[in-house]
Amino acid sequence: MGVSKPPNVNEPMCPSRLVLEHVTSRWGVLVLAALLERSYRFSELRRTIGGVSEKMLAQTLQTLERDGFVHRDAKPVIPPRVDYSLTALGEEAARQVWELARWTERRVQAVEEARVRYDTVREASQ
Amino acid sequence: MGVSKPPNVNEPMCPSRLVLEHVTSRWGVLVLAALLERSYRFSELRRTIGGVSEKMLAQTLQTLERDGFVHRDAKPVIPPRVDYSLTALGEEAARQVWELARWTERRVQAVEEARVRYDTVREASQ
DNA sequence: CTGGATCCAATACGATACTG
DNA sequence: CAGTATCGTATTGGATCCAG
Repeated sequence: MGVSKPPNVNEPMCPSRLVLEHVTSRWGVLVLAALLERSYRFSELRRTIGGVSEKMLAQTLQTLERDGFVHRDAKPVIPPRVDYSLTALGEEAARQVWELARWTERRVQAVEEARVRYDTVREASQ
Repeated sequence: MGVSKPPNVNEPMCPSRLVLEHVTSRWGVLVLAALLERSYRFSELRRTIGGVSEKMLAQTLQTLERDGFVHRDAKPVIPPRVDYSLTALGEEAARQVWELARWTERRVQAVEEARVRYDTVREASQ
């Protein structure tokens, strides 16, 4: 197999595992993928992603901002306007998760077929 | 930017979002990355990953097996011996998450520096 | 050894109401 | 508009015990 050593994320709570969990988190993936296309305002991003609550979006954005993936640009105007965009680091991460998201879309049918096989086999034997 | 359209995982509960959540789940990522290196037995995998409970490992493996990513080979011997390995589909997924894991490791220091900056700025202003 | 079953704690999440 | 605060629920995850 053409791979070298597996990453040593395999220690209980090493820092990189934490980072990995942030970028692969339920909403983290979707935020990064969306921001790869362009920058978004808060509500705009919320509508684009769909199904995310204000609370979780805010929380996700804060985590990603703290990790240095997302840049938050709050303009001092009324009504408030805040733009979110990717940093250089964030763009690297986003490209990875975006590839993963694309791959998932391409293969989702194969997965569904696998599930049918799995379920029918199990169902038959009980 | 060199990207086309973002994946339409951006609908509340589309099937591909589900699949994405499985492969990016906390333990899913680590299981796939580990199995990319070679096949593992249950306890062996548990030790290798570290910090995962029996319950969660079993659950993760079942999900990945149902999705067609993992092949489960239960040998009818006593004591029981079960080997887990990747299917072709699983290997594709594993390569993606493995790249992500590697990237995370390479960049973990940049993230930690970003966090320090974020925290010191916030701390100074309150 | 491989897991299923059960119980319990932590926390992820969503809905709503509220503020600058 | 862009969040924060609070609450209640749902899900996740771990520990333990048990069976084949």
